[in-house]
This record gives sequence, C-alpha cells and structure tokens, in this order.
Amino acid sequence: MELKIGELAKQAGIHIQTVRYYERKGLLFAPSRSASGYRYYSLESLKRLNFILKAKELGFSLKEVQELLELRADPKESCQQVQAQARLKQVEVQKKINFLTRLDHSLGQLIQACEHRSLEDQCPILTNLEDEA
Amino acid sequence: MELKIGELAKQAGIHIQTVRYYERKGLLFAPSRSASGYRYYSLESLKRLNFILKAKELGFSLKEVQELLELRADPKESCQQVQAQARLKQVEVQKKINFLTRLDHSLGQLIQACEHRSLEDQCPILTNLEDEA
DNA sequence: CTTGACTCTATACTGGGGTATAGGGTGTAT
DNA sequence: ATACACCCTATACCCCAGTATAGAGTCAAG
Repeated sequence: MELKIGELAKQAGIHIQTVRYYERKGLLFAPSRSASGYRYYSLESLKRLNFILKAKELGFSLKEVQELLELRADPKESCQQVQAQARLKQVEVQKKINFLTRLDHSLGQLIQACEHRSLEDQCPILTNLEDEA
Repeated sequence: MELKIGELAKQAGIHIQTVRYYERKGLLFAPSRSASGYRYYSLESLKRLNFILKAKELGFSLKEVQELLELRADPKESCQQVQAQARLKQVEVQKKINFLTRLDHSLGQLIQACEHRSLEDQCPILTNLEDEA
C-alpha cells in the first residue's frame, strides 16, 4: 500500500511541509514518484517517520536521530566502527533512562505525599535528584 | 558557600548569559546580590540548574521543566490538583522510559549482531521498534 | 470540462533557546 | 593607581526546526 504525502503526514500527525523538510535533511529517503511528480510512500517510510518523531520527543536532535538511523550492520562499514558508535549511543540512552527512572520515583513520592498530606512546602523533585555527577 | 555567576556557570558547564536567561525566564530564582549588584548563588541553585539541564536533554521544553519544578505539596494549592499534574507528568515520563528501554535493547542487539557478524544490511533500530501506537 | 482538493518547487518567515556585543562598573594584586 | 579578570544591563544577533506563502500543475467527481 502506498501513501501520498498528505496521507503519510496525517498518519504521523505532522504537516506535509515537515515531511518534505525531513527529506531535504536526509532523514527520510526520497520516495518514489508518480509520472507527474507526486511522492508515494511505503509503510516502511511511515515506520521510519514515527521513529524520528519519538526520538525527537526524547531530546535527540535531528542530527542525532540520523546517526541512530544510520547505525546498521552495513558490510561496507567496519563492523568495529558501527559497534563503537552503537555502544556510545547506548551509554547515552542508559543515562537518560536512569534520570527518567529517578524522576518517575520522585513523582511517585510526591503523589504519595499528597495522599497522606504529609509534606511541607518543598520540592521533592529536586530533593530526590541531588546526587548528580 | 556562595557562588558568583561565573563559578556557577562553570560548575554547570554553561555560559553566564544562559544563567541570566534562565533567571529572566523564571526557571532560576533571582539570587541574592552583593552591594554592588553581583549575583550570589547557593548550592541549591546549582542543584536546580543541574536538574534543568538534565530535563532539557530529555526533550522537556523550558516551560515543561518549569512545570516540573513547580510541582510541590504547596499548602496554598489544592493537593488534588498537584497530584493530578504529577500523575500526568508521570505518564509522560513512563512513556519516555518505555521507548528508551526498547531503543537500548535494539542497540544491544545491533552490538551483538556485529559481534557474530550475522547481520545483513538492515536497520535493527527500526525493525525492533515497529509495533507503535 | 470545470471545480475543488490535492500536489509540486522555491523562498520567506517564525519561535524557542540561547549567544554575542557594546558600554559600563567592581575588586584585588602589584 | 592601574591592570586585569570579573560582574552589570540592554540590545542585537544566531541556529534549529519547523511553518507559511506564492505561483503553478494534477486528478477525480459531477
């Protein structure tokens, strides 16, 4: 099944111009075109687009998203290099998870505290995340 | 111990102007001043600043960071409301953790695949994150 | 065979989040 | 008492990631 750009954009919940913008930036592959020049997208493209959007919400810049998408066991590249890159990204990702997990707990505590009306005016978000690198 | 703005900025690894910018935006409290007008920051401010920076890296906008920092069991606010806000934020945070965890696994698989030289040219990052809402 | 909803390229504009500069004061070491 | 590294405000500028607009072509339904 093929999607016109408007359909793709609607599925992903973004503007048509943004799709074209991502293509210009090299994040989306240039899709096949009809005789008259209309873009036609595969479902693959939609998956890729969804990934881009999620990663962006997590604070990866478009450049970083591209780096993630380019990580693959491409025989043309040294496997070692890809692996090294992947490890770097993984460390980053794990740091993010770590911070978010603690934030999650802080929020949980705040919710609890509210339940028991046991908290003075202080910021548990902060008090819980003190020991930072 | 009190820090001048330059020391604070250096500790946090950002520019002096950015500190002042966050103050203008209401993210950092206006610190105490010397007679001549120099800003003097407590270690509390440094913690708060570090939190801001981390949250920013995770894709929270400055406005969202502010909302997080304002979440507290403030007796002046309805506890119910704070709790509701906190729950909303927690859902967001958990979604982020979920995505990052899967990304982490994908990267792990890619690294493994590289190890065993067992992968054709495909993008495991994407193939692993297919089933999305 | 035209109307209305779509698409195309090219270019200009916007908002968030800083970053830089000008013009001036502070503080301490020599 | 002056040199130097720091601080102040105010204002202007910059980059990223879109978003909008102009001017033109496409295509299916009536």
